[in-house]
Amino acid sequence: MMVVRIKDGAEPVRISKEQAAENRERVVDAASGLFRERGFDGVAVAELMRTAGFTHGGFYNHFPTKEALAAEALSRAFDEMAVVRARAGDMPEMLRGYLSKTARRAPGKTCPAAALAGDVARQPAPVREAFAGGVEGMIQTFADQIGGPDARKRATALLAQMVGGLMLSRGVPDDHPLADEILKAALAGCLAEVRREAKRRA
Amino acid sequence: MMVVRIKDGAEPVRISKEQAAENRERVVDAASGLFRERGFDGVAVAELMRTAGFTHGGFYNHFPTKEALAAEALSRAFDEMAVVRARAGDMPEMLRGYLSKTARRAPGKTCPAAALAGDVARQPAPVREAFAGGVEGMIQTFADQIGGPDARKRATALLAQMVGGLMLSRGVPDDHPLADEILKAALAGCLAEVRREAKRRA
DNA sequence: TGTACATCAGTGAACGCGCGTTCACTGATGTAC
DNA sequence: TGTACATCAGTGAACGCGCGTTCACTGATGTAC
Repeated sequence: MMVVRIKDGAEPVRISKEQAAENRERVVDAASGLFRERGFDGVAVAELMRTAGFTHGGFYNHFPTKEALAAEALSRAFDEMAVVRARAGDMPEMLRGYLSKTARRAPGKTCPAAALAGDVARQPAPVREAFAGGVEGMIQTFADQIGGPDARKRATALLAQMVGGLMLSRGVPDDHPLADEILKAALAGCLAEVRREAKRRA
Repeated sequence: MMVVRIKDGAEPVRISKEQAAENRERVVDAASGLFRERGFDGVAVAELMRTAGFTHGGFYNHFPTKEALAAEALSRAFDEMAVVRARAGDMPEMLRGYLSKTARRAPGKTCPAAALAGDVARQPAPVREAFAGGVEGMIQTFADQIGGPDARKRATALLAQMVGGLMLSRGVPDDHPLADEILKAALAGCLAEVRREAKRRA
């Protein structure tokens, strides 16, 4: 990520095609984080563009509508998660990170399924399709890790418990006892499931 | 629920104190369903009042802000669920209803935790406290049904899997294979957990 | 290789719309005497 | 029990604001010759 357009003067600047493509990426990246933090309707187009380093008017040179960006930013967020998952170690380690206080406090940098599942259900088709694609990817990754018969079914049930645990914990006030209690209980449930499967394999 | 103010004329009507209190309940009830269907920001005050049978101006005779109604409507929604849960039979039957296609299609009439967890995380304190109260109630009810040591922890993990399963299924497009697959996998996971516990007790 | 010009990414003002909230008003309720 | 009047739930117009989107404009890019 190379920032080129540092300018505080007023005159408009002009930029090459590659620069324009890179600028577009900056907008999608900004949206990927901001949408997870505040929801699709919680971030204005002007703020997205400002965060990426631009003024709002240029938005429609890159995207036909805000909704189109929402779909693309959601896919981008799932892609970022895939990278993180690839770097993670085994399943228990991944689960401990997913259902952690740190993750609870950082929706903009963690799982888009947990951050946006509620919003997505009320969004138009393109956004929901992007969501389905991301969820499918997560299920496949987990199923590969789990292995054995029913791997896909178990992976899906596991994902439900992860997402539900994180979302419930985030809904409760930050200082409420339930905030931690839910994370711990969901983590215990997920770890037990993973452990049962490992035992079955041995 | 008795509708009294049927009128299509234009003259203002006047009403007793009991009538006013009953009208207030009508607004909370309407909000309880509409917020679950479309989210807090997806329903305008004017629409809430229209659904309850009034014009928007009177709203502030009953509630200081829209946010105050949100908190109250959320509590009301959890109360309605408690009634439904009390009518339900054993845990497996409850789970089959919770993670059903019917429930998936009726967010306005089913679990507020699943319908609003995403929204609530971005709402101010009063709404989140109402959410915590409702979730606490669900956990206690399930823990009573489950029984044994760790009942509360198991109930919490179970709730996470229920809520996550329903929310993920709702995020995916209606006709996508994942919509059903997620419901089935989450249900299987929940039923297995409940079955394990029953076996342990025997 | 050099020149002329169409393109198009980015700017910032402006548009129309829907929203939460306010307000002057109405007239039956319900209380003070 | 009857009368006078303050209260207050509901009405509908109006407010100010923020939003998504549009538009005329700028000037370097990059292409046609």
